[in-house]
Amino acid sequence: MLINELSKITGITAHTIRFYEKSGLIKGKRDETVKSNNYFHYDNETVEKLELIRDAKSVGFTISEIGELMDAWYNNKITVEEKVAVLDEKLISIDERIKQLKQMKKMISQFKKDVIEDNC
Amino acid sequence: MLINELSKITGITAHTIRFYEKSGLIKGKRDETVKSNNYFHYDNETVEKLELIRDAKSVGFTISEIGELMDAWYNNKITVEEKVAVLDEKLISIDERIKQLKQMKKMISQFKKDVIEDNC
DNA sequence: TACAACATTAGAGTATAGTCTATACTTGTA
DNA sequence: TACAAGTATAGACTATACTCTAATGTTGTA
Repeated sequence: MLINELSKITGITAHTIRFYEKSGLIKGKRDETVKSNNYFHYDNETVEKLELIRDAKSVGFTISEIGELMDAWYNNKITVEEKVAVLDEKLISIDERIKQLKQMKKMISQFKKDVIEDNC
Repeated sequence: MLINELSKITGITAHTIRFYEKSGLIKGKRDETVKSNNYFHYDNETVEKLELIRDAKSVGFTISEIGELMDAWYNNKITVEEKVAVLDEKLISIDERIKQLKQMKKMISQFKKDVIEDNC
């Protein structure tokens, strides 16, 4: 599929898709048999990747972290050990974030209680 | 205390403290009795606020979200109801983030399992 | 009193992550 | 075949959150 269809399927603008392409997160293929244009072609794996990018972004991963994650996910040039190392690192950072969020939740809940009690 | 001491206590640079001051997150007081300089004075509440800023930033709150939170926390011009509304909103967004992080964790864990199984 | 250390403001610079514009070429449909 | 819609690239622009520089003035200690 071409960029417009990819954009429609994922809900991510063509501009942003091109930005991800430049950032190395996704990779379209050019059809060598067609000489008249230079269009990029994308497959269903790219759709999957864009969905992964969206999910990873929503939990606060940066583009470069997402790049590492996608390398572990899709790049077969790195070893199983290397993949597992990256995945473990991400799992640890997720646990850390959950811990911090729970702490912040506790703090805000306590403060909410204080606000209500002190003022009624 | 002056900005340098505040910086040493919190570990946040004077530059960044001034940036937070400009952003409206903290507010130093000028000593009206001193005419020779224009120095800002900070109290222990500011130390507390800077620690709150650091915690809130680490869980992904933006400066403007932190501003709202600090208003609920320290500003006595808004009503209890308004404070509770802001706090509830933040609690909901924290729950949402925790949920997303857990989903991502599940995904990565599953993928880790697949990587190990497929390659051994 | 010299001078290092500290303070202020304005504004420039950086990094991240887009977002948009301009230019130019290609494709598909009335 | 005209022309609207799609595609590519380069580069400008935006927002957020700092980070740093320059210019200038103040304070405290040897």
